[in-house]
Amino acid sequence: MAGMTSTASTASTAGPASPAGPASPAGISSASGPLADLVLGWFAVCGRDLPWRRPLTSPWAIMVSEVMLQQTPVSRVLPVWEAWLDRWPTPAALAAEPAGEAVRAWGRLGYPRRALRLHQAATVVVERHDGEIPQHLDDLLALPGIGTYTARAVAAFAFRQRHPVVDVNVRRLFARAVEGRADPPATVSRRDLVEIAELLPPDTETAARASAAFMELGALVCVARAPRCAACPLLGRCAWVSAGSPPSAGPARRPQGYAGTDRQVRGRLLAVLRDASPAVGQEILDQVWDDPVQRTRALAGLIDDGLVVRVAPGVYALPS
DNA sequence: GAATCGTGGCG
DNA sequence: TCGCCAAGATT
Repeated sequence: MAGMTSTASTASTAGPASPAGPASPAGISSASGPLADLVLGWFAVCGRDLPWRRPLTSPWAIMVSEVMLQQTPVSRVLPVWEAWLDRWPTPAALAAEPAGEAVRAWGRLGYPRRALRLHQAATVVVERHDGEIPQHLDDLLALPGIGTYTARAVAAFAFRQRHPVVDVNVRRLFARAVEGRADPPATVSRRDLVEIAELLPPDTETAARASAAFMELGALVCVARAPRCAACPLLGRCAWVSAGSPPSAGPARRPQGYAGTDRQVRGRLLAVLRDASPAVGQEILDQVWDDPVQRTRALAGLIDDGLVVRVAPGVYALPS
């Protein structure tokens, strides 16, 4: 049962029968078999050819992609990822440059603290792991900016280990297909993690690919807003569909908008600093926002985060 | 557990 | 037009 990975024709166990019974609450679908096979078969045909999924992609390149993809669409990551790795093909290459260069190269991906932490992570990798991305989950988790999702993603996708890789796509897919609920849980319970792990095939390489396949299905078909169930390989055994596709419990209230927030001011300030080198004067920064109180608070926040440094009275720059 | 932290595309 | 949404981490 190690090599059930062949791309085409996994329809053996697919059975059009679909006994229509998986609506039971604790429906822990058999064990580690059919569901993953169905998704793997779909993935082989419909999965995107993303560059970080290609063979021979380095663990560093995969880790960079995972960090960039946090809360950021693939289409926006692609060009930045290419340029980033062209410039810094290894952690040592990045660690050798000022952190500000990482922030600048980050461009408009958003959440620029990720760039700072990636630079910090590269430094740790050089100093404590001989320049190689560590393979153990605990070592990955210890890196700045690497949380539970990203650590497992790197372990699985770069080192082909068998770990449940649970992002929002997998949470949503699991909530619907297995639990019959429209919305993913806010957080992943220990038990959900175990159950998702049990869906993975035993073979580690196949398990790693299955994790990518789950995420892909959630990203392309089992999407949040208008799921394309007609194109889903799990249509015949989806608990949510079997239950009549009950609507979501309403949108989780949005904390706040973006316009007018400190976040927007920080974004504007940093945009000026990215495009200006090496430094800019106070009067330039003063033009990005009218309210001096909020502007000052935002700049102080950026400095506090280490994204900006004051190089002289009234003169600011990206960190070195 | 809730709040915070960017940005841009899309229905 | 505007709210929702996109491979989370940190505090």
